[in-house]
Amino acid sequence: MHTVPVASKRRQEVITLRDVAKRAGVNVATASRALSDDRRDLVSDETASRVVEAARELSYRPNPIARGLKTNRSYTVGVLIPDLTNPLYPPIVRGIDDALGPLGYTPLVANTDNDASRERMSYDALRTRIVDGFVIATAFRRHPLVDEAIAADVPLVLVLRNTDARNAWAVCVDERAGVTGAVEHLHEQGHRRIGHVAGPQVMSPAFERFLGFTAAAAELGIETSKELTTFAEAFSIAEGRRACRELLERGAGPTAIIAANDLLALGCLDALGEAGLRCPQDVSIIGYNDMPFAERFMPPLTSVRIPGYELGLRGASVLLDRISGEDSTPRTEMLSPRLVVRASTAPPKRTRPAGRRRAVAPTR
Amino acid sequence: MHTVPVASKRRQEVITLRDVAKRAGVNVATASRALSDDRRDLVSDETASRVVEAARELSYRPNPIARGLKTNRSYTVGVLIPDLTNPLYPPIVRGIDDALGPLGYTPLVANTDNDASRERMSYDALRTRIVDGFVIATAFRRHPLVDEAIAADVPLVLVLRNTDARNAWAVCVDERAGVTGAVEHLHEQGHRRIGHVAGPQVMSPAFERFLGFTAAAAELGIETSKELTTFAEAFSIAEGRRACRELLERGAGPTAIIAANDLLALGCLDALGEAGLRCPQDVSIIGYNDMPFAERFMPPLTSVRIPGYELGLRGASVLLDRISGEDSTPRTEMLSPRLVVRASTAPPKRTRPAGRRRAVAPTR
DNA sequence: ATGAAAGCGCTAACAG
DNA sequence: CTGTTAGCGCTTTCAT
Repeated sequence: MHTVPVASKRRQEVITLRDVAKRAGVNVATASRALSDDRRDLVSDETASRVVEAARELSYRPNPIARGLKTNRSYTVGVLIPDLTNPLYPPIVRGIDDALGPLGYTPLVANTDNDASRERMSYDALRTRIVDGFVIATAFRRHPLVDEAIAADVPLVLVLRNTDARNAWAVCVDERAGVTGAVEHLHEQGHRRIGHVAGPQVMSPAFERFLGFTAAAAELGIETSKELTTFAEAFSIAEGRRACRELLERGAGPTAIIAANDLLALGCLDALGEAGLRCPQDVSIIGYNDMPFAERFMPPLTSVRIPGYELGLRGASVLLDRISGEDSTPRTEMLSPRLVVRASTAPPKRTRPAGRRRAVAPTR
Repeated sequence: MHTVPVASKRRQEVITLRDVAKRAGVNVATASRALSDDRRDLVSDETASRVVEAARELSYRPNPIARGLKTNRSYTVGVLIPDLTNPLYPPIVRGIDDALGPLGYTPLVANTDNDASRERMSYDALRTRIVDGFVIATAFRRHPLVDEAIAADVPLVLVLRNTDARNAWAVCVDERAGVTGAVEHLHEQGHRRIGHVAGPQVMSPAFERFLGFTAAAAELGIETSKELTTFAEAFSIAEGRRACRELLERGAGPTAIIAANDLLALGCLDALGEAGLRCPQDVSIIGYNDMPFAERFMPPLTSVRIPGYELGLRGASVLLDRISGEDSTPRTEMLSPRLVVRASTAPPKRTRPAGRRRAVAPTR
């Protein structure tokens, strides 16, 4: 005794355009026209409504696979995300989702793990599925895959990654403005010796933030000796801690530190604690990204907020423009970040907090 | 002067099976067989390797769209997620991803916003795209869409949601074990009056945790009067705060509280602070889910960790088994959570912390 | 073991 | 306006 094979069970339920056409008493081509948005006017109103009616009655669902085979369009777009478990990305994906859905597009999201070979595999798998384009949220400044895709004229938009490629489409964040805001905030509070725990310079945002820091400090006439910047080799708590420790050991005595990202900031907090320094009393800290629950940390973290959702929304929207050919000149959109002030920043004490230069007497 | 239309530009690059066949000097049918895993043996080794060689030389990529049209399979599975920005879900998606990828399946992830109509739309959109099955991570105990899909025999597996539906496939967490662990931990530390801030009972995990709490307390002979449980109407900080405030105002004087989720626990912390109580000195708190950075909160939160990644991994894997027909009897897998002890729990003081019953003298 | 031919469900080109 | 006729790229009979 055998059960009915699944295939045959499904088969009988599928309503095809042919069924609709038959019921409406027209040819499949006519039915196809009546049901399509941009070809409806090739059909008389009377027939069209009869077809639509028939489709409704049969609760017909067009098969996008078949359509795609013919039109070479799939109404899907590939989304390459370095790491979905990084709280930075879900809002971006959400934005992409929200921009795509209403227009009948479906995102195919792939985690690349920040790993070139995994990324390549995902990219190939998606191209093979005939996605109409890509939203790529990789942060690397040099990126062969992206270069190749751009050269091959694959419709794509870069998100969260500044680029100077002449023919790249991108939606990114004005990192320099973000850092400038952070530096100005500290400056207004009276800080004059501001350190920077920079991120890995192979990543576009890290690089931009470093440049921004240097520029902003110079602008405000703040000392920016090399002594005051250290580089983390990854956006991680451990690296933030290491880099901050290095910064403190140099004895340059920063009264505030801008970290290139919240995880680095968390690491800085750890390093400060180990050195017996308190935040914000001894040293102020500013993070970057304003990750969820930053307000719950010890102390609540001042951070530069990135408009993740809007980034995704705009990115997908730009891609759609490009795919539909409405817009054909490469463009880069720049969104503005915003400083969210919390308790990890405060005016500096009058004395030098860290090591050396104990010459100055404490003021009371 | 016109630029070349995109369509024609793409066209020329696409290598089709016909090209491979031509180059290998065989018929497309033969080429198709040679390239397919389960039909290769219908072809002589000699021809097969010639075809494979030709495919490699042309770097041929089969078009899954065309294949799907014929086979009525798409090698995609729909993934319904309530909210990707909730840190609970990314690991699950990641797990699903990792289980699917190696087998050539692609997940189509849709955010449902915990909203029935959005969910319906996503579901329809995905079915229409001929997904081979669904992984559904909704938490609601009653769920018409799921019932309908199960009735329609759509291959699906529920993840993170216990169910007693006879023919449902599911991978879920042993919530009762999780709560029991939490209660036992508190009991061992000497707590005897343990409160519970329960989650919305329409959600399966919230409901299970509540049942688990009652059962575990009874088992250990701990008082479980209704007085010691309050219900939050959502898994949010605000509701946790409200429910905890309510609990404290009753004056039952719990020395510890188990919250049905970390956000509720955070709300409890807030309510405690407002009431002038300290955690863990006056009242211990245990959360649930062990969300990222729970160790960074004030105080670092003791929490029950859910194996999100494994949940996704197993869920997708079970779905694949089911799709391929390898396994045809509905089954539910149960994964175990694990208590992560941090600083929000400590032995109770000897005195009653909250209001009433001041009769007992402080011991020193 | 291989080829020829017929579609999968749809859209596009061409007639009428 | 509408019907006829070809396919899109692939798999699957059915012959051979």
